[in-house]
Amino acid sequence: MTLEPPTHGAAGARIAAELREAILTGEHAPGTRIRQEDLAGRHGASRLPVREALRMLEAEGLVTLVANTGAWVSSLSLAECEEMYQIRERIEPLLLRFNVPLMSEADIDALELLADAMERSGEVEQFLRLDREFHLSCYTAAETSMLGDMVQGLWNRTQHYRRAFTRMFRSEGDRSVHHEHHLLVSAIRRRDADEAERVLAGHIRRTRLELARHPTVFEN
Amino acid sequence: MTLEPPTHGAAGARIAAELREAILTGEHAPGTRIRQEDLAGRHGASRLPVREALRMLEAEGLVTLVANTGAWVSSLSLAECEEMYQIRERIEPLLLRFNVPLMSEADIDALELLADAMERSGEVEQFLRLDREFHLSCYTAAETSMLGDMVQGLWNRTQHYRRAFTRMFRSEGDRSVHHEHHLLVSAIRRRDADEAERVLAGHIRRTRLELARHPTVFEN
DNA sequence: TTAGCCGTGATTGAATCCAATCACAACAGT
DNA sequence: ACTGTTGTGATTGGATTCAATCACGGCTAA
Repeated sequence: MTLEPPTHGAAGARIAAELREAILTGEHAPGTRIRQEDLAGRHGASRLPVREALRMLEAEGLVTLVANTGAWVSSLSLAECEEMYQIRERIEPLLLRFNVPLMSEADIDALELLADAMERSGEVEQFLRLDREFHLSCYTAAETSMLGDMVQGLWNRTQHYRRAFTRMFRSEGDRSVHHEHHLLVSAIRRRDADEAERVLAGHIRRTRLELARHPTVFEN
Repeated sequence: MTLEPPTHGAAGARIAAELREAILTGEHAPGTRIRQEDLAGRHGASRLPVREALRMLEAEGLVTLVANTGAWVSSLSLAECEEMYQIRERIEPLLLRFNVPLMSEADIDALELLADAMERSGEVEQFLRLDREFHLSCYTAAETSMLGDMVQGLWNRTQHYRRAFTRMFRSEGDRSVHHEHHLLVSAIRRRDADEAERVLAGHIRRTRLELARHPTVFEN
């Protein structure tokens, strides 16, 4: 009969979730200092659960902690970001392979709708949101124990730079992204895991090379 | 003039390191309950840094925390372990590729000595130690920002089951492991990254299939 | 003018104390 | 005999408090 969800034992996780969201939406840019007392005050808690939240986000790579000094929103160099894309290029196809036989036709229809919506999206934030949802929706059918979390973590860590790149350099004329998305949906619909893997790996690879061509995204 | 290394700000990390070691050596088996006060007393600290240490190990996957209930050494099911091996199969070859052009001849000589020593090792713990050192030594030349840590984390999480498998089923007559190790050294020496990737992926894959053939390792 | 030094303030790290939660066992009812 | 319930003890979660550390300013001296 406890209508109140037990707020005991989840304070750290709740604070972590809100801070994570603030970082992903761009509210807190990389390099921003995070003061423990600020967070504590903002959430009406003490500094102790705040430190737990910071530990969690540090483990996710979103926050960088320095002993006796403080916490900052993590920054990435171009080299680090390329490394993450190369990891994605290897493991996302594997995760996709797990999903291909498990997705329902309705799942695939929804995927195709997302790909269509992206083609019509003019605004940056909407584009980013749809792109993220499209790709992560390719991975929700398989119940993996850690691969799904790993992939989502890689998306989270690179989120800010994807936004910066899109804002600065996205050319409306570039159709190949949408083309690849539709190729991917088509391969999934045919349940052709090998082809789906190839298309996805190529898609990520092309994105990485495109990003590497614009190192100014990572300056400061 | 501080001869004392600043013990401030590192208590959690130190406790985490010792607990990690205790888990990896098999001193604490999966499923073992970890009481915060025990750890605190054993390390002469309060429960607060212990909780930080547990958070760190939880992030590494070595410890499982349940709110308001306690902490246990993480267990793996066969399916989870297979998933980790499949991830390793994809990302370790990538990490190896980064290393192949950077390893010195001396590095490669040391690697070959390790492979030789493994062939002569009769005792399980020594075999495990040499095997771990052999593989991780393939990855120390490249300074990656996170790929190296990911791989090490996967080795750590599966360490206990590698030990259990080796204890129960290792047949002295199986030469293919050593054969593959020497093939790997040879490919590295020729700086043939493609071949090295292939050999390593096959090696991990073969190990996974072998493991899947003995599900009793994961019972209890 | 500039480089090095030192003191102060701000911020984090850790210990103790109290409250909330859960596991377990004894008990009562069927 | 078995199942559902309730109470107690053990254990974890969080707040407050104090100690250690670091960043940053002004100051002195070359």
